[in-house]
Amino acid sequence: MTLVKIAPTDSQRPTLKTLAQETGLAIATVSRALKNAPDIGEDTKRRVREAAERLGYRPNRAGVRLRTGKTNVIALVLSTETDVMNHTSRLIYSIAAALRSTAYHLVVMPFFSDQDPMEPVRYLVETESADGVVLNQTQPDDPRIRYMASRGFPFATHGRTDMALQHPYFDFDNAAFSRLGVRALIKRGRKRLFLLPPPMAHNYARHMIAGFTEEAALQGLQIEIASGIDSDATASRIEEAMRARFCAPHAPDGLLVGSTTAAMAAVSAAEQSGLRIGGDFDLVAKEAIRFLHRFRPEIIVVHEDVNRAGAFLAHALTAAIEGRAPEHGQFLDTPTTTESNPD
Amino acid sequence: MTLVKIAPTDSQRPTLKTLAQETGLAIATVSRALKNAPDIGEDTKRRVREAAERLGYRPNRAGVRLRTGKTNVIALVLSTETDVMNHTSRLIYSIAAALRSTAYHLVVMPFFSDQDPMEPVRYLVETESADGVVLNQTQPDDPRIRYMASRGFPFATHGRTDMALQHPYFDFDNAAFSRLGVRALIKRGRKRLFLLPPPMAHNYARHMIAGFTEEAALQGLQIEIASGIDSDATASRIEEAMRARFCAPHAPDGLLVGSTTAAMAAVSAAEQSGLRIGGDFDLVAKEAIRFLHRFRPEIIVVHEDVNRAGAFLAHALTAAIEGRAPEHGQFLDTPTTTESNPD
DNA sequence: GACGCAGCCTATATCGTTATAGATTTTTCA
DNA sequence: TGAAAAATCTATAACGATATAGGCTGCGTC
Repeated sequence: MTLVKIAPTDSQRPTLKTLAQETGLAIATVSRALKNAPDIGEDTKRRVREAAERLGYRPNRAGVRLRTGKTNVIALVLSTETDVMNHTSRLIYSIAAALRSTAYHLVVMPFFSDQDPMEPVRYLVETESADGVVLNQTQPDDPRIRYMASRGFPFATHGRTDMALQHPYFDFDNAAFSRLGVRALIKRGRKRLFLLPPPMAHNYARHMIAGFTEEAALQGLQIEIASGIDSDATASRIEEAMRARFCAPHAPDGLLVGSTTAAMAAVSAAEQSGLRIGGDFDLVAKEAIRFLHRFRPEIIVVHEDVNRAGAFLAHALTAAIEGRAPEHGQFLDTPTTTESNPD
Repeated sequence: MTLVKIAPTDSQRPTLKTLAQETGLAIATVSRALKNAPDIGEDTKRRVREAAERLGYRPNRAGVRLRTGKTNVIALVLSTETDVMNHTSRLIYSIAAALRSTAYHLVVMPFFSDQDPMEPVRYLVETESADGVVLNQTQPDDPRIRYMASRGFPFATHGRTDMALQHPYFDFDNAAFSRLGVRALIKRGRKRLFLLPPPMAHNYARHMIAGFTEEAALQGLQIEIASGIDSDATASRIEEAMRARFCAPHAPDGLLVGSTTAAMAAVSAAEQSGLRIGGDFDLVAKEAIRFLHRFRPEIIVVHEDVNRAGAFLAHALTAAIEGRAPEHGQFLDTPTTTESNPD
């Protein structure tokens, strides 16, 4: 087969030199005019801008980057290995969408469980391959964040930490989610509540657990928190674990789970054990997409808007990079309603 | 003789200049040594490589890009607006994963329905912001592909076209999917087959329809193809359309759909109409993730491996960029088995 | 011993941009 | 009127890499 080859670089893409020739000015003048420098005359600026417009001038990113160090790149560092249908794709998409009208490109850097989580971050900082980084799945004490902060490298995170550091973040209020869920379950008369939490390494797992235990204590309820399994495990592992739990004594009648996959697996397990949702038990699930209602309309759903997170993080990070004070540097998205079909 | 030097101001990352000072060679020599040029002595090369290794030298991407035009970027142009849980995130992820061990970064460029599909492609080619592009959702006659081919710009596509052009692609054999599905439905005694196809603008919709009609004709069956609705529509719109169809005369008893969302919506609609899957009708669905079996185990699933597509496209494209002949430039992934629980 | 010829290395220009210092013109004002 | 002060603009040198042309050895050959 014939291979597609790189085109000979005889492209007529205009540079500052082209504009200089066109306007009869020096390259430096053209550069400064486009930057709206104070020591360039108004009509010169107009003339230059007009020529730039007419020729479709776009600054060469490599030139800018080499000279100034500015990459015009935002890097998104993701651990997407376990992701099936939750946050990841929405986050990528919403960040890229928010960057569409800016000069920034989005670079996606996945990292893998066989790898030091520091590696991508270190690479980005050391090689100065990005102007800023977005991280997700923050840990209570996160070495990646510690590193970037110590290097003064701009970043924003999806999720908070317990570290005493001020940086842009967007977090879903998982404690509020738990409280909301517990109250919804209580309203349906559920008494034996059960939480399937995210992996404890992630900070938001602690928030979810805290909200769960607090609210249950307030209502004087006994609770149980799954151990040895988390909501990021594979569906079949969750199914197995939940089946075992349902068959054991004092099976729970009110479930709280943090992901779509976990919800599906839990319902499967329950039904295999002869339990009916809405009858024998109820389930509250958090999901980033709107899916579970189509699976079992009886599921009580709390929606997490990841699109909003991406847009927020993109804005906050670019603001931080450019030294603009972001309107709101940090945001806690507190859910207030559950979505469920009335019975 | 040579003194062991302390790395000068270790905050600065090493450049060719650093290596030149370190080895006592000229910058050009260092550059050529690292490129393994034939006119550099063996022990000089060794000395340079050792110094590069020791100081952790990594070429500055901006410098390379400015001088050579090589960006070391692969751009993925995506229309992800309708995507909820199908290909997109897997594609991003698998391409990024395959590029991990290379010098390439993955840049994600989404595009929107309010936008000319040519815009991102034109931007990339004109500004030379990438060494190659991956496209998905190919059309039978795709102007984006025509454009890139005419400019000699390297690209690879997820999906084929009907154009007489040789370029790297990975495609799922949707005609084979249809044939497989039709046979599975016939085996279950279904007689009134119904296809909910993808949008006709996408080339693979035609393959799916062709396989469907061919196999049905071979078996002497009557068929029906949904019109006015496609499998990329929102779940609620699909649900509505299918509900209407189920209530009308001669309701189908064998369904073939091309996406997870469509399958869920179709089952919902059927059940709302009092029809039971496995009893009153059967459903064959194609999905990129393994989800539907947890929804309704009765669904007959054909799995499409998007991870494989991403890995393939990444390899084929980098090979094309670098002028290496790819082992296999084009690949048609033909499904051979359905996944269903035995009844 | 001069010539040619590998073999190995270096000097220089260049990609497109911007920071800096300096050059030129115009204006201001004593 | 002339000198200082603005107001504009330009020349130059980088940023880090590589392509190109050329320079310096030392060796073999006649």
